Amino acid sequence: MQITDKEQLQQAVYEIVKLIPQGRATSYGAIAKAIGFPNLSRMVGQIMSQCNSGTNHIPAHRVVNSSGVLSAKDAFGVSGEMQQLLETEGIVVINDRIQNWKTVFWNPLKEL
DNA sequence: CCGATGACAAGCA
DNA sequence: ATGCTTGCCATCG
Repeated sequence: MQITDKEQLQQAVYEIVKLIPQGRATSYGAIAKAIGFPNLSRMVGQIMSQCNSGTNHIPAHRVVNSSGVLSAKDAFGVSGEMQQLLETEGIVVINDRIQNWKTVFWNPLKEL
């Protein structure tokens, strides 16, 4: 299926994010690449921000930038909720940075 | 309409 | 390794 409308893109992103297994995390670029638009990594972030404010069950805390940094913690609540969620799932987070990122990283292309 | 900004990423110095 | 520049697209002033 080809994605031409932003709603389709949003849907595709949700699909991928919802498929992220617990205890793992992925990057915006990986998701964008998985849906066929590696250059839309930025849009993924935009979509995620909307997802937080709306009605959804998207584990956005499992989505970080390519460096494994919790650049989105700001959108979750000012109490480091995102980090807590990740640590609860077994992901080690120190100073807003995922440890063993290479190991924790979940590649949708490889898994799918 | 134009310019600046933003949950990003890759390339280069 | 750190920091700047470019690409990409949507939203805001």
